[in-house]
Amino acid sequence: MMIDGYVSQTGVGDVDTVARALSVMREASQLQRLLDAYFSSLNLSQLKFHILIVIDREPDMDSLRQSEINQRLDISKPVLHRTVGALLKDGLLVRRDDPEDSRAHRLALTDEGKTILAAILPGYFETISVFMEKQP
Amino acid sequence: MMIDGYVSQTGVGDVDTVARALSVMREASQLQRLLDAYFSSLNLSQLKFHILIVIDREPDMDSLRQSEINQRLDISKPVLHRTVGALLKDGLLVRRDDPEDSRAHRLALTDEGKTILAAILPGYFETISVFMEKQP
DNA sequence: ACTCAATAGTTACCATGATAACCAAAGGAG
DNA sequence: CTCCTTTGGTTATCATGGTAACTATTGAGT
Repeated sequence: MMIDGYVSQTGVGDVDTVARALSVMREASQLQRLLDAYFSSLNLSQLKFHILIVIDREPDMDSLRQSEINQRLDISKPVLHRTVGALLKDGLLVRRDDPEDSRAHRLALTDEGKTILAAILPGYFETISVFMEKQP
Repeated sequence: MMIDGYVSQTGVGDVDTVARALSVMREASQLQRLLDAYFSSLNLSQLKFHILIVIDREPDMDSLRQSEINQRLDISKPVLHRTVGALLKDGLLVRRDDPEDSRAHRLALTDEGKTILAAILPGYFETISVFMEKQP
């Protein structure tokens, strides 16, 4: 890339390391786009998918609080709030009051949510696998 | 990650490949955040930085059309338009009419733009180098 | 019991990416 | 020259990320 020429000028860091970092970022953003395209073709997004996954994968529980999802997903509270709202509206999640904390709610997958999650997974891994095969 | 368990269920792709892809995406997004933080502390952004770089690095010319920047940067026209507007407002770029095409304009770095670009580069490579050293 | 910090969730607003649709100028085909 | 497509740029609108600031409840310390 055109940036490499700068490294020697600045004297900071090592050209190959910086080039590798830029390459990793480029590769990752390409895959991100492929996945975004896959999800948006199904009226979903990566975040919606991760929310469904993290609830589905929870051992011993079939529901999580918003705050628990927050801890697992590294996303801000407002974004999670908004996205959970969309999933509720689309009928993939249900929300019940938490019996132990009147501030909180518990979020669980609906049958439709489970069905859609199961239907999405093969294409998700397929997309990743196909992309990775093309990489050097 | 919690996703790995799904791969064997779906039978698509190879666990290690998918895990590696997820790891690359995670690593890249962490570095992206570091760079975003670095740039925003200087009232810049990665895109603004790339725009300055791509003009500065142009051989034989000290200015580019918006459309030429577009070809080099893989960004949508409206986003480029908006961001170039911010750089003009901040005095890092100047815009002149293109003598060969009355629809177009030529964008060039101001002295301040050149100064800021030079001041930013060491921290940019430093940020990348430090991050990469921490990676396994 | 009372006070106060921490936590769960929400709202308002900003940043930065995209698409669709548009105008004006350029440029080729006839 | 005229028509029509392409190109350069702009506007409007949406999607998805963030922070700051707010309410309401919980819970710990006195």
